[in-house]
Amino acid sequence: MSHPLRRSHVHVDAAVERLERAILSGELRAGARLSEQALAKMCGVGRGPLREAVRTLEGRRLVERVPFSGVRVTQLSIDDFQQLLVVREALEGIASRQAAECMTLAETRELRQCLTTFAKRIKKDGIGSVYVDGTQDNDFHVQIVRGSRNKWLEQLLCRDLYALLRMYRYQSATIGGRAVQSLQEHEAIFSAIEKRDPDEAERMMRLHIAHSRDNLIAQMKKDLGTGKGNAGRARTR
Amino acid sequence: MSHPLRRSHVHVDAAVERLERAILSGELRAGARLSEQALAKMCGVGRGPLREAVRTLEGRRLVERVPFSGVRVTQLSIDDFQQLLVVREALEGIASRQAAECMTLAETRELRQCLTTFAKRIKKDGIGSVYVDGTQDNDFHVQIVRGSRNKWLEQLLCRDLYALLRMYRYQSATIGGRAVQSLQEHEAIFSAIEKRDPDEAERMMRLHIAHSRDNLIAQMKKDLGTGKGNAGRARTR
DNA sequence: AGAAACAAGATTGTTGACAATCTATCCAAA
DNA sequence: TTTGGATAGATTGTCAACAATCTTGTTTCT
Repeated sequence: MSHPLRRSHVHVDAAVERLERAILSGELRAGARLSEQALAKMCGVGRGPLREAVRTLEGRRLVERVPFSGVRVTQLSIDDFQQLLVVREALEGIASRQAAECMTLAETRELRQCLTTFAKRIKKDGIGSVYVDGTQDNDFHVQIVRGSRNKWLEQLLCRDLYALLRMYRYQSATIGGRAVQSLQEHEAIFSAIEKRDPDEAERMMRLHIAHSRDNLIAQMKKDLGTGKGNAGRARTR
Repeated sequence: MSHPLRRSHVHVDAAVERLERAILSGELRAGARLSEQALAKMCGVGRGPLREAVRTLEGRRLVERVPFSGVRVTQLSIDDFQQLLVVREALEGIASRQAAECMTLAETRELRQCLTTFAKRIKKDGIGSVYVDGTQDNDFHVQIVRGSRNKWLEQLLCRDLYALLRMYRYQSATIGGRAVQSLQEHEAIFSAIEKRDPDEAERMMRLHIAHSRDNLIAQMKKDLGTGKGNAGRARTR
């Protein structure tokens, strides 16, 4: 009973959470240069804990540090983003394989439930509304990752990689025709996991992510031309 | 000309390097509980920079932090180790695939050179001597990872994952019959990359790592029985 | 006018001291 | 003898001040 009730007694953890939210929500824009004092004030902590929080976020690649100059929110180029999705394909592919081997029956049932509520929302509210926040999509993928029973995979994906991807608010590109195709691909993945077929589970997941990636990159390159790109372009100085 | 000559003007970076060396060399044993003051003295820095260094290493999973209790060097169970090698299979597999697509001719030539000097050393000094330090083996894998032209893969593998694996001084298990087989597998990987065959490059790399993994785990489980296990077993309290 | 050098201001890097928390030892009571 | 609590010591978490470094605006020389 060391920690009475409060979530984090520790200022550093509070600062990490606060900063992460600020970055992912866009409150701190990508590429923005950050002053320690301002951030400390924003988080309500001193500069010491704040610096530790920044080191933590640096490890998750959410910010970059330049000695004697300051920290800035990581700004991903389209190329960075594509390479990141390649890593995601590999990791979620193996996660899906492991999930097909390790998931319990209860977990597969929950996964199926995730799919059906998914399909229901499409039929009820139309196609566009499903992916607006991406939570449903995330749930499906997260459940599979957890089913892999691999703590490294879970941390790498859920904590590090997903956060980085969210910096681009990439759901937008999934709206439209991809939603239906995406659902079908999800069903194929689930089917393979339910059948306990690791090879197919991995293949289907990789196919799904590769499709999604190609779609996203194409969309982003188009957006870039029309100036619709929303990866906050901030002045560097 | 901001930084005259010295490597890292910054105490934190120096402390990170010093601590990482200490952990990987075994100077700080796995599971050992660490006092900030002692570490600060050891690195020749104050407690402030040291704490930031510890946060950095925590991000790389080399140490674990328990609030108000201290930090301890990460102690990997055999299960952790196996799961880590599953992640490695996925990441190096995709790296090998990308390398087959992206490597320049100069790089493939260098890779071949790495293989030939490899084979020479086996013929000259016998089988056992090749893998004693594992540098040759590392070179081969590192060159492929760099050839993937993917900065996330490179950082994840070369900076984070390899360091974690080295905590177990796992080379020992590669001595003996595996050395020859390992060389043959390397040649198969190289051949696929040279042929610019991504599918086969990935398949061969994954096969290689899976073989190596099964061999290592078997060896470790055997060592555990005979008390030869060398993952420093330190008292927790 | 343009470029280089200098100085003032602001920001980062570091240190030491202070407060909050945990751990281990000792003592008393059942 | 064992169990429980209380106290002292050590350790972690935090803060505020100081030194080192960078940035910016001004000045001066060509």
